[in-house]
Amino acid sequence: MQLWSQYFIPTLKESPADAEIASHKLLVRAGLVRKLAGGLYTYLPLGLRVMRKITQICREEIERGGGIELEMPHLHPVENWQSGPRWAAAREIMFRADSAGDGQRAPREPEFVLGPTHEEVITPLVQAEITSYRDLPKNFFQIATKFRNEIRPRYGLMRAREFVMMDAYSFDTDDAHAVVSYQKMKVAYEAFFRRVGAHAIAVEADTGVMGGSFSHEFMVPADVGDDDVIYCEASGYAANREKATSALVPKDLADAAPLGATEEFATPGVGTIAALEAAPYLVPGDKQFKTLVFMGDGKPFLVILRGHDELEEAKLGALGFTLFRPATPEEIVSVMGARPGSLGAVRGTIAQPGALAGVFADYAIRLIGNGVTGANKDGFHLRNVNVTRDLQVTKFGDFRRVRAGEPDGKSGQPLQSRRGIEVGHIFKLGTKYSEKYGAVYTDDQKQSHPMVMGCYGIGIGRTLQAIIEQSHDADGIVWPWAIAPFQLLICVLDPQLPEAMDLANKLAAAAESAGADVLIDDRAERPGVKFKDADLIGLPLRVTIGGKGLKEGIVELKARTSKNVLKLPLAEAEVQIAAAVRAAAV
RNA sequence: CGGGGCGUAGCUUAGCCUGGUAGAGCGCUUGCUUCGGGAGCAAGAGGUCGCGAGUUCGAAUCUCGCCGCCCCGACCA
Repeated sequence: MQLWSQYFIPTLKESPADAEIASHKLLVRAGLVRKLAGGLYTYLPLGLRVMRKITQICREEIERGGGIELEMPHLHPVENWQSGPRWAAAREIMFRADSAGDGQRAPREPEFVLGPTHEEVITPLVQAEITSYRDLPKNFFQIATKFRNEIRPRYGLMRAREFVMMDAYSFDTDDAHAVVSYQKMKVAYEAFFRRVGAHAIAVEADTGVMGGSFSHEFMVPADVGDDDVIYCEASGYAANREKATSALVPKDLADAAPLGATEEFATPGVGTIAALEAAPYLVPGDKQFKTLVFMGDGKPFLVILRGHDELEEAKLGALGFTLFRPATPEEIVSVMGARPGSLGAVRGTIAQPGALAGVFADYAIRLIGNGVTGANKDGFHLRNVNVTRDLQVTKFGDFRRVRAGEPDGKSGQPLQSRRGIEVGHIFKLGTKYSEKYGAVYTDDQKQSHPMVMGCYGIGIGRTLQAIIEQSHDADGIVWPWAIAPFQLLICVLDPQLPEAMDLANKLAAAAESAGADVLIDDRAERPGVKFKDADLIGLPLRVTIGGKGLKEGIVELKARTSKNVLKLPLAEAEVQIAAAVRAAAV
């Protein structure tokens, strides 16, 4: 039981200027967090209570799914990362932790980084400690602070530089067992999100820098989310847009015939898809080949798409480059012989075809017959270009971004899209890390094999904020019971009356023994202030004790989600409140 | 990192264009009245106008540099 007057809940009438979205405003206004700097927040007492409750539920569910809790250092020797498989890709988001020096001499060389995640620590640990199939499977997890130098922290806890994450790492003897571990975590995640009151859905996801073989993201649908979820209600398909596919393009379609003779034509000053669509050329965008030049690990490669299709850069990850980026105009001219706007992949027109690491074409270009593409000569294009006959394609793949409205692969129904907040991610990693760090075990035939890994993350703070985002109204937060900082607010309108406070204490004791955390608002504030604050901090149940009610012999009970006020006779108040607590707690 | 915007009291902000005594609301302190949905009146405290240079008799205001923050893009739990 806490007395508001003795506690610390600094509520605000107005939202801070830097808060943009509802959940961020409410986090600050309800006195849950305060900002130290961009992406760095202090959890105030109320916020900390919520974090602890979410953390505890997370711990229980991950343990139920086979997880074993441990805790690793936040400071990592940089060598752990340098010897790992993704140092080049990950270093950009990592904070270095070098000595601040004495202000006189140059600081010592940096030796540590602040951990953005822990594959680079757990895998060497397991490598050293586990050598036998008898000790597998194992799934280690921790709930700890992570550090990432986000390119752009924003929206309060949603994308912070320092944040609390549950991270788990599974180690199995083979692929089939790794899938079992993965499924157990998926079940644990579903239980966790259900218990904390977050309506999260599992969607297929891109593996990104993690480099796993498959993965799911857990998304809370919200307009302020950073991700697009593509889904089909009829088939149940759901995927992050980065990964989503549609049935737009049959994968075995041959060239659309009949083939015309390829010819060059002058297009002075025309350098865009739109310009070729306009008069006098009148070439529809879906009859054009769009040729993009990228640099992958230092070598140029081409990506060909239909004119109207957009490249989904995440899908280029499948090509196996460690690092890739769009080529600069200078690089493009030296490889292709022309500037962007006149590029194409027709055999014999590329200036330095031998320099290319590959030409990767989206399946959808097979829908084009007698199309148009750049001639690799500034101001010229080619018409009657056909895929198989004319283009120098190394490999076809799915590289285009799916749009809502395209047919779903299973049901054929139009795909829909929705914004979502990514609150959790599970990856089946494979042996990428175990091979690199030598995490191998010996099987019952005395054979040595790399362990098959999975890794799993839940953003605790992000989950907290996502719940506020999907559970609030015009007056404030509406906490789900399981994670509310307190579950019952006893609002004492006349705390100067000893009988009012005596009653409050009695009711608090009854509610606590029924399983509620109780906050008593004993502040010498006006009723209006107390009610506004009560709605703002959003505890699920509120009991109001007023001088007026005491004369009538009643107290009032109200749920945050309802407008109805229940008048309880004093004689029944303890029993009824305890019953309400038990009813809400299930 | 690219593009845009903003830094004035604990919070929200006016003033800046057109240089001349730094203002308001909320919050805070004291008193009186009030007291079931962010009270009224009165009196008060609280500001290196982000930092540093420059222009000027004089800079919150104009110029330059730096720092911080916010929004849009790439990244992510």
